[in-house]
Amino acid sequence: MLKLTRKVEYALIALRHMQNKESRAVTNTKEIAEMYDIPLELLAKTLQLMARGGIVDAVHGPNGGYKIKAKLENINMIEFFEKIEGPLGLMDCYFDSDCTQISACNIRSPIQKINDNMRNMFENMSVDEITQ
Amino acid sequence: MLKLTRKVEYALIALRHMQNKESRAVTNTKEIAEMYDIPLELLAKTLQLMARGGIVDAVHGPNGGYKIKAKLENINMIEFFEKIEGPLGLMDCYFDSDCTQISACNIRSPIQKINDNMRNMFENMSVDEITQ
DNA sequence: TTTATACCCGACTAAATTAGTCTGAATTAT
DNA sequence: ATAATTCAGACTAATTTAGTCGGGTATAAA
Ligand code: FES
Ligand code: FES
Repeated sequence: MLKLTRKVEYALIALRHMQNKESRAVTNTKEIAEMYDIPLELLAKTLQLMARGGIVDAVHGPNGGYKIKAKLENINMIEFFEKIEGPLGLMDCYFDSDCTQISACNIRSPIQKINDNMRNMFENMSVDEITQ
Repeated sequence: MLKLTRKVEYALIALRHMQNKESRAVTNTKEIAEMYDIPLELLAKTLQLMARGGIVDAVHGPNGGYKIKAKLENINMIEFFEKIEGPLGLMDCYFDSDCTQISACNIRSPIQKINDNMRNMFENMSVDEITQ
């Protein structure tokens, strides 16, 4: 409960790794997978998600790889999490309206408040704070 | 990712329900299960966890049930979560030292910082804030 | 223009976690 | 005694997360 997924961890590791290189440099998946002992295919998927999300740029072909595209200080953690894992909420009822409990639930609004607090906390934190 | 479990939700629902009664009153599992449409056995287990954790008192026998024991304003959400679900952390490496990544991980300390932030947030929030 | 390298994508399987069930006991008011 | 209730733990089912596989596309360089 309340844990980050591996995909998120792998994404952060990859970003931090790339951030320590000069901005022109391109890093391929294999390099990161080996260095941090991450399953190659899974890391690949994670990098692809970041590419789709505009966080990194993909360079195809030999000597290809990825490089950081976005300004990491402008991406907050909620955006980041949601790009990788999809909608985020403490309870399903936050984004999925057909949670069974919903009709009888007596704690819905306090839970929403906590949820907002949590989102706020992560929104006020940039990816850069973690990777730099 | 970053979701509460049903057991936690059920526990909060039960507490809020009991809090709306006079302090002498005893509430049995069935009453709550029916009112909020919660699987009886699962709610039973949850209430047992709260009894073990000293949050509620159990009254055995016919007309038995539970009543709130602890001062809910003195129990913070981390204590509460951990009584019901066990140790809590954003990543396993927070409480379980043999996470494989740990040796190579380049984001360990920033992740710990976020984890502390999250714990702080929940520690500064009492159960009472949700159930009252 | 061929080849090898690297990204792309979705379907698939495996593992772990969470949710829920069942069975049988212990406690106690009536 | 009996019935109502909590207690305990093993069990199964469902869901989510983690990881794998196969077959593509793009492109640099020989
Ligand atoms: S239904 Fe969303 S908190 Fe209960
Ligand atoms: S090993 Fe704990 S954050 Fe990477």
